[in-house]
Amino acid sequence: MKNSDSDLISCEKCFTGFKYLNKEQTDLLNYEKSCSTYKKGEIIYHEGNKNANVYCVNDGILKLYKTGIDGKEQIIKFAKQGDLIGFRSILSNESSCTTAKVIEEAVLCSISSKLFMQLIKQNNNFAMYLMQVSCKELGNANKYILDLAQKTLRERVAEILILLYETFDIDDEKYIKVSLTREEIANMVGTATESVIRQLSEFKKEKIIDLKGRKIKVLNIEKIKKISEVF
Amino acid sequence: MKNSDSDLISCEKCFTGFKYLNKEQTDLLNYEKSCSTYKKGEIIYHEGNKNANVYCVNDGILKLYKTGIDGKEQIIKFAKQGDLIGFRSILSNESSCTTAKVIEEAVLCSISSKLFMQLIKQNNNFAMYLMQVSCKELGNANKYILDLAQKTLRERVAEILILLYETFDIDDEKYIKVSLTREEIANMVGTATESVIRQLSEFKKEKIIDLKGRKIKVLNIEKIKKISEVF
DNA sequence: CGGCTCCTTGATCAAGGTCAAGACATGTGG
DNA sequence: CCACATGTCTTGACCTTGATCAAGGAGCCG
Repeated sequence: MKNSDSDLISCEKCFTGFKYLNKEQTDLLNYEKSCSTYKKGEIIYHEGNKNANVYCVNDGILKLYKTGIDGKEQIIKFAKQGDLIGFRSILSNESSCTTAKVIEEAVLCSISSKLFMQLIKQNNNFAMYLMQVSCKELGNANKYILDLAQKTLRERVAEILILLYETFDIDDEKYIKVSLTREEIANMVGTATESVIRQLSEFKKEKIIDLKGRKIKVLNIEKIKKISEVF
Repeated sequence: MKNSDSDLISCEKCFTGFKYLNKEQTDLLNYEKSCSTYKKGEIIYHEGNKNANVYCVNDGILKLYKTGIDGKEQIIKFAKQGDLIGFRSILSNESSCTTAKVIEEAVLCSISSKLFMQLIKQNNNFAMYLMQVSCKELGNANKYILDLAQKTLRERVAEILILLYETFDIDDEKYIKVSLTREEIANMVGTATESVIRQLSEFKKEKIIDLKGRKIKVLNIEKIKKISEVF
């Protein structure tokens, strides 16, 4: 973690919800927050710990995961520019239910839970927006429960490809701009690494995707959507 | 659905969060809400529809589920006295992500989304409490994602037995006070009906539980916890 | 070059899903 | 009161999906 000059980074890019803050609150936020760069592999907070801060993501990519059997990670979601992380446990007054780890060098601004709570209590629109964010996440989680319980491996891999495609940009050659190990993909799908590899190879054989090392190019998004939408 | 006299039912029992309302707000709520009795099998709201109301549960039991492949239900949670249902979609401004169905004759009070939102905007403590409720639910959902992805059938059935044991009271003979079909249990665990039956029989053989028709008695809660806690 | 880590493929196996049949309970109409 | 229908529960047999194990390949770095 490298400290940089807080004043240089504006948090408007970090978390969309900050647009609801008034001038005075924005100034306070910019004065109090502290922004830093985090290297790949750094852990921002640990599952089971009480969070002292929330973090908004100015740049980079993080994975939020829970640790299960034999340390196997279950990735719950990714965070990228515009996302706020670490707020769930503060709002519910519990310890954190996930670990946040950097997978692509990230610039994060940390905001103390005290200031965060103060802003919520002062500003109703900000609070309402946060409510919306957490309820949307709850909806996504419920959807994922159904998927895990009822969909086949093939359908779930397709689902995750769509998620990646819609979450991350594509580069000049149309490859999805995120570099995940096969194991990480397996930890999203909820399966074994080998199974993901086999399924990706199959999709490649079917000309639905193209693979170049870790980079994935979606060739036929319609077909992938059809595979994943079995209900 | 049978209308009853609204004034006779106080919503303090229905949803714990209403204790944060002041006198004036409580009066308004009692004046505007409408309470009714719903028979087993009645549907309160449907997945995919926009909710016009939230409901607090004064009595009875409901299941909230998503519908998947071939109409197979995935039960997301139960609602009983003290729970508020239908608020997620209103707060996130989406359509409902679950269907709510009565499984034991229920008394519900319906509150218009307009009034509900008004109370939230007026009353910060009430809003904060709701935020807490939705963030706790998000934590539970994340936990269930891990369970589904990594635990075996045996572990998940044990998990659900604990949930039932802790959610519902027990009767004089110590049987859990809820009557679920084997299919409904399977729809919580995320498996086939036959698999749940086999696992329950096995637990019975191991003297961990006792079965009398649909009624389940927990004989050894410690052992069940041990089975479910593999991490 | 040797030693990493990650990726890929093949072979094998077991967990649990599916199908089929019968048991049991409950309700209905004759 | 019986005959029948309906719905749920249970068990056995079988089969598929995907997990596990093992081995080799590719890429990268000190």
